[in-house]
Amino acid sequence: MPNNYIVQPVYKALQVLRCLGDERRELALSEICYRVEIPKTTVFRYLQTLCACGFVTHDFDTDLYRIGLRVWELGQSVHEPIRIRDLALPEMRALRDRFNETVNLGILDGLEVVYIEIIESRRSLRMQAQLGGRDPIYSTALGKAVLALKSEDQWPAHLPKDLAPRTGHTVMSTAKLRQTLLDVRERGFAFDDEENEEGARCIAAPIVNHLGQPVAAVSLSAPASRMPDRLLAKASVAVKETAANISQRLANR
Amino acid sequence: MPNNYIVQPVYKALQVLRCLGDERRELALSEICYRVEIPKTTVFRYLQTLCACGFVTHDFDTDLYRIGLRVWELGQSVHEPIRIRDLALPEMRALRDRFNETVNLGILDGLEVVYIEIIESRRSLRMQAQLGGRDPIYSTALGKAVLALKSEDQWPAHLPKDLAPRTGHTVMSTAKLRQTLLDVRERGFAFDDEENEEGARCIAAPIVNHLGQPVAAVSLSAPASRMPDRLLAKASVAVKETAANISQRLANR
DNA sequence: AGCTGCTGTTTCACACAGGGAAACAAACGA
DNA sequence: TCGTTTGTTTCCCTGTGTGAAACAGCAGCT
Repeated sequence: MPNNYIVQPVYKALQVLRCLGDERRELALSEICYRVEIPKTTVFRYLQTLCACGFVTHDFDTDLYRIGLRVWELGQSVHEPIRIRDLALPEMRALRDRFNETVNLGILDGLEVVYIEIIESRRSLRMQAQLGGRDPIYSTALGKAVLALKSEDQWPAHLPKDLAPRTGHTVMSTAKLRQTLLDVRERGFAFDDEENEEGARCIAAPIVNHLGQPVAAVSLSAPASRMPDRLLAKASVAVKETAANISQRLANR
Repeated sequence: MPNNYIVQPVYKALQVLRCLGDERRELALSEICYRVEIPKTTVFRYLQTLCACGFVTHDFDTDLYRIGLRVWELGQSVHEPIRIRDLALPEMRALRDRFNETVNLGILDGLEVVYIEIIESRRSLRMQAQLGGRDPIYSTALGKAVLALKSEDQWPAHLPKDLAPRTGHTVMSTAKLRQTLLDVRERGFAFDDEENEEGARCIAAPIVNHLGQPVAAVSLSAPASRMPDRLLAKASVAVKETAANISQRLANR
């Protein structure tokens, strides 16, 4: 979708903002310039404007910039994550405690799945995604679990033209992916066999609202060595139960 | 600080974004135009740009716009709220359960205090601020508790030129406020006697980091009728304890 | 001190892109 | 069916965003 209604200053200023978010630390003007590749005069003006709106904070002593509280505040008004999170948390903890593996909660956004809650395994070797982080839908169990329950004509909108390989195991054929998604529907859970990250296996089940529409998914992800085939049956049942419980809670309101 | 480096398009686009956040629902193009008072052509372009960056989502069926996930995602990279919140939660719950009154966690941002966590009373008549909401520093217990522990030369930076009355009880004199803040330092807690909201009393104590610098505050807020003078002593000790416990946890890492 | 890199800030003139009126299209409701 | 309201597109003009360059302030060197 080549959009010719893009307002350059706005677009670039948002890039600056995003840059400040990606780096999880304060940045100097020149560092930002380097990253976004925009002349310092321009970046300077953007930062002044962003500061004026509270989207960025400027530390006068150190002359460093960082994301402002107003962004967090605005983020609180994004409905989806908040509501589901609260309901899902206890169920997710229970699942983590049962297997002592990392449990993720994710929702779809465009072509990607966003991690909106993560309950980490207590082991030292563990899967560890970043809260608010993103991964492709087609290479993750979370993504496939949600997508599978969407109507088939919506699938293309959530998939890129070309499926890029994340690992040697990533499914690259659209036809095969289609079949996988149909299988997910039947079995009620999705599987990621080192397709997104080498050495990581992941099982996910969809969470549905009271209309049966998929709104999110929970997943259990572990190093492949700790998730051998013989464990899959047991784990998939547990993940499905967790998802069903959350769906249940979601419906009761 | 009259800033002449404001980039108009950026500034206005952020207003549009903020407008979408303030209303906690999806908005149509024309509604946004009405609110921000910018011609529809312009708002249209801003929305297109915001969408292109994922800051806004456009529902093609209903033609409504709402805040995008990316904002929430960016908000997650604002450090302050996140870390303190997790540590404070259990302590806050305990305090709520003891008095069955609303417990707030807030930090300073410019001239205002921002609510970063709220544990609500279970009573039907209760104080209920909005997560991410804001109130003046000088009229709230939360604000005064944090400000008091900052060095005195920083106080003016957090106070407006003119103290506007929020209620009939709001402290209007800078001199009196100064004395109040000095008192807060001695007693270790701040009090809001219907100064921010008619009929609401509030007790707050500061949370400090390992260097003793104030980073946030917890407060217990209740209808004045349920917080008579004779309860103050007991409540203030409890709030101070809660704050101390959170400070303790904060130091242990 | 003086010099030399580095920051962030300010100035200035120019092109070009953002702005908004108006025209258009599409979806309603009467 | 026609009016009304919505979102989209076109178009021309002007005002403003832009970035080079000049400036200033600082730190680390020799």
